[in-house]
Amino acid sequence: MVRKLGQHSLLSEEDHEALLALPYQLQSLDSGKYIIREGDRATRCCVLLSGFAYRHKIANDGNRQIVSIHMAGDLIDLQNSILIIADHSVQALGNVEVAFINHRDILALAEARPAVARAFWKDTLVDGSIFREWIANVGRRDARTRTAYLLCEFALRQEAADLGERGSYWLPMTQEQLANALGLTPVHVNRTLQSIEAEGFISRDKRSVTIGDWEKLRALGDFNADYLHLEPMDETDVHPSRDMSR
Amino acid sequence: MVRKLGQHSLLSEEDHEALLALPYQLQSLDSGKYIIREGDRATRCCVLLSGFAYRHKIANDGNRQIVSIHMAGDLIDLQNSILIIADHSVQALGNVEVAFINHRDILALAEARPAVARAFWKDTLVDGSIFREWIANVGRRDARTRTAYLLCEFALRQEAADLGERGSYWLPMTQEQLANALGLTPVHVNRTLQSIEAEGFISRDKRSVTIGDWEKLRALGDFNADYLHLEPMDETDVHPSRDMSR
DNA sequence: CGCCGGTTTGAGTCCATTCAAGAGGAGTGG
DNA sequence: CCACTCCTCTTGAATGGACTCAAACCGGCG
Repeated sequence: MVRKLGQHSLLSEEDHEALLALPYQLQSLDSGKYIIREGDRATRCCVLLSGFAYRHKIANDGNRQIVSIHMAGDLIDLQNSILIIADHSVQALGNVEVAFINHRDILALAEARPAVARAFWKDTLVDGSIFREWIANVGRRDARTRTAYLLCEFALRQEAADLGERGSYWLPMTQEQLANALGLTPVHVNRTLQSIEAEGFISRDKRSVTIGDWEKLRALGDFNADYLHLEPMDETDVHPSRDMSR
Repeated sequence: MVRKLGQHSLLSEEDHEALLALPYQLQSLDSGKYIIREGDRATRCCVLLSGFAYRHKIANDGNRQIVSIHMAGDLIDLQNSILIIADHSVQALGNVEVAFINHRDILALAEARPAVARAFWKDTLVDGSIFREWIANVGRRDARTRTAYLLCEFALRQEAADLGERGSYWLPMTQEQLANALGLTPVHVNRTLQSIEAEGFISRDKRSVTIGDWEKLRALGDFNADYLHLEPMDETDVHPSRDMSR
């Protein structure tokens, strides 16, 4: 289970074991439960073992903005291991199993093992890359494109996390949550989904989405997968200390 | 000059010197010059010594979205030290002096000195926090609020970087660039600025902005500075190895 | 002086929002 | 098994905020 983490944060030699040896604490949470709350002084971070979760911020008019979505295997909340005060909340999306790990253990491990530190760092960098993409998505695309984009991202990330295939998957969120992620209103998300469906890009059954033609949806969503940095097994990455020579 | 970097990435004991000893390569660039271009395989990252720069992405309809703005002392492009392929471009905003540092030197230093690695990591985390805030800004606020927000962020960051005081500063961007950062059109940015000025929140003279009442502007912009994580000298951070006990 | 990039203004349009109400499903309790 | 509630999804109509297109203005600079 926790080896998801090891796999995910790219193959650092055999400090794999050191990662697995981290003391953790299992917990299952019901849908909607908070994992971290904005303003908290978090003392631990967590790995999603199963289910989904999302991070969000609340504007003072009460509007939410979801800033990222996470799926099994993701390491959330690494930021709080250094930043101390949570600047956003993390909430379970459906029922969820998480492993909590203490910050000091994370930091100690990072200090002892540069390759692990680097893996954490990379994870944070990829996170950042996704954030940037979301800024562009929310800031510069119209509702259809934006929505199609999110559908693509979801498809690919689920595939990458071995949770299904890109052609057809289960979208674990309500339309209201989608709206909060896309910077739209629930009503408009509904209409947008319908219009995307009506034109044959996808078909829906309850919350499951089937993509008719990946390439067409990709084009509609102006989607380019580069930002996900999904090929971590790049040869230059396998031996972090050796690749210095490159 | 490069000691800005040392100062910025929080006080790591005397591997300060190691940072200063990094081999670098100075360069001055004219306004609009690219520092990194999307799709490049970057082999170095850079420190902004003077001036401003911004990172942006281009949607396929040609629209730009600026995803962050950087000022003197900022370490940009740390991401490319690990992610290899740039997922966005960085461009000079006005004339700029930069110091380029080779990735492998950065990585080698990070490997040798955990405290430095941690500082880099923290820098990346703060970056991420700002990205999240921008997602919320662009996704959930109307034009006035959004604009006021950016004005606040700029004020505070310039102050924090010792480039001026929050009450009055020089905004180095055109309204078109502002629009690209805010997810609006230039025309609308213009009108929005005028309306904010007309109601006395700020006054403008060319591109310099003077804030009438900080607290009012802060409220208008729904601004909360926490996400900038500006107090890096937190006691738990000074001695990274010792704070394990906390 | 005349060009040029940036800012300003106006008018009309459209995309997304708001408000409001109805339909469908899942779960609960009688 | 049905009635009832709650939540999510769906639909309609009206409003409005931001966009588009276009032209004028302004200051700096060659």
